[in-house]
Amino acid sequence: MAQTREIRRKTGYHHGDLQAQLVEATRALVEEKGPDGFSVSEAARKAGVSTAAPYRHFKDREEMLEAVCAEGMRRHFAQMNASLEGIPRGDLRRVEALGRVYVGFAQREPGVFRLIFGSKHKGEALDKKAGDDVRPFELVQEEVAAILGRTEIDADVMHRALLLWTFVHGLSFLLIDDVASHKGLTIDLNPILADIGRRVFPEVSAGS
Amino acid sequence: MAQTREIRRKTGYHHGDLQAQLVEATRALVEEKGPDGFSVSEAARKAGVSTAAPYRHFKDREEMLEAVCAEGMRRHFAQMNASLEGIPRGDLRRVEALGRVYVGFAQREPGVFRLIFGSKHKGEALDKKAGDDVRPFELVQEEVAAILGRTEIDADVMHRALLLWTFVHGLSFLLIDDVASHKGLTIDLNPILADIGRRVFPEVSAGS
DNA sequence: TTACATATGTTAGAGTTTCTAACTTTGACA
DNA sequence: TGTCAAAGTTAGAAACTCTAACATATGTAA
Repeated sequence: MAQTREIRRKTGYHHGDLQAQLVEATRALVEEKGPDGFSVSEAARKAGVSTAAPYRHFKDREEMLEAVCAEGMRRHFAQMNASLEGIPRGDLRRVEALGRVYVGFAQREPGVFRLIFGSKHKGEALDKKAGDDVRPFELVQEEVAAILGRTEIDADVMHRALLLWTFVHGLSFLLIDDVASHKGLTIDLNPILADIGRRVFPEVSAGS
Repeated sequence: MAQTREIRRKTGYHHGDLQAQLVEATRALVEEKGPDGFSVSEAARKAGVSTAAPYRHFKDREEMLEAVCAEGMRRHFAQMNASLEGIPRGDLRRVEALGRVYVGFAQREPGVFRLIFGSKHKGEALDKKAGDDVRPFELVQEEVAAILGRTEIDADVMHRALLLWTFVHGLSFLLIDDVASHKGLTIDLNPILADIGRRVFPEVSAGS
């Protein structure tokens, strides 16, 4: 029974797990050559099948990239959740941790990050594909509310959450494009995140 | 004499101004179909020449896109400069105006904006291609220094300029990806820019 | 004015890519 | 055990990038 699911690969013909392996090959290629350097043919070769095989699992090239997006978004969200571990609720360091993970993901996987954001993929459809429980922005909102000692997501909470998101989003792009370094700037992640926390929550961080 | 430069087009063979027209065709296509939807062939057709003609003016596809980048960066920078017109030096509204133009460019030309930033083009080489006088970040730094009443670009000035840049950069991406609207968020540009101004320059905007 | 070099077009074509069609193999299950 | 659907295959059309070889205009120098 475990066998039926796991060990059916390599009969010579039927592959066993091609869909997942194609997603992984696509992810690797996107990372290696950038989102537009990717080709279906190359992913197929990487997975050891004919160039037509992917079309049994994906409508077209675009759908393969969307699968990588969805998988990336789930991973991204999981990392965000994990980063909160061990920091008490309501602590400013929780949003700093979220920011660190957000930017860190962009740095570790710039190709996927750009695929998820810098593109024409309709956001709504992608959100659905990633899963209903993947809601990074709502996570930030909850943390903001907790820091302010509120239970409701009011307009002020949403506004501050948007400021934080906008900021780490921009920072991610600047870092992966390496746009700052050759302008004589060094971007030091931790201090800058702490500074943003202070500016977005001045009433909380008065004494530090 | 004016003739020699201007009206030499349409001899049937020699086109007269193909290079510039190809850049414009490429720009339009990038805007229409996104940076990866662009094809050299289509740009050639749009300009009314054979599909091989572009290669007389550009090494390859990539170089055509770079030309569009460089031209876009010059336009972007020109708009930033123009936006300062009529606002007294040292006024907070000057950096707000810069931010408005930055985001506005992204909204009016999302394709070119993404081409300039969200891509693997080596920033340094592109900066050079755009021209030595195109220095948007230095412009922001000068404005920040003026607001603080300083003449020197010290570490604090650079830090605040980076905050501003990061923020409008992130805001631009969120807006053109329309990532906010379907999360129940409306982004109102002017108020949010004013708010950022206050948070980055708390000592200047104490009384407002 | 003519002649030539050069810049800037053209056509032809090789190699790659996306995607479809038609055929083949395999595994599941009635 | 026989049949069907799922998931492979090969073949090929249409598009794209880029090169090579050829053609034509333009500007300059004799």
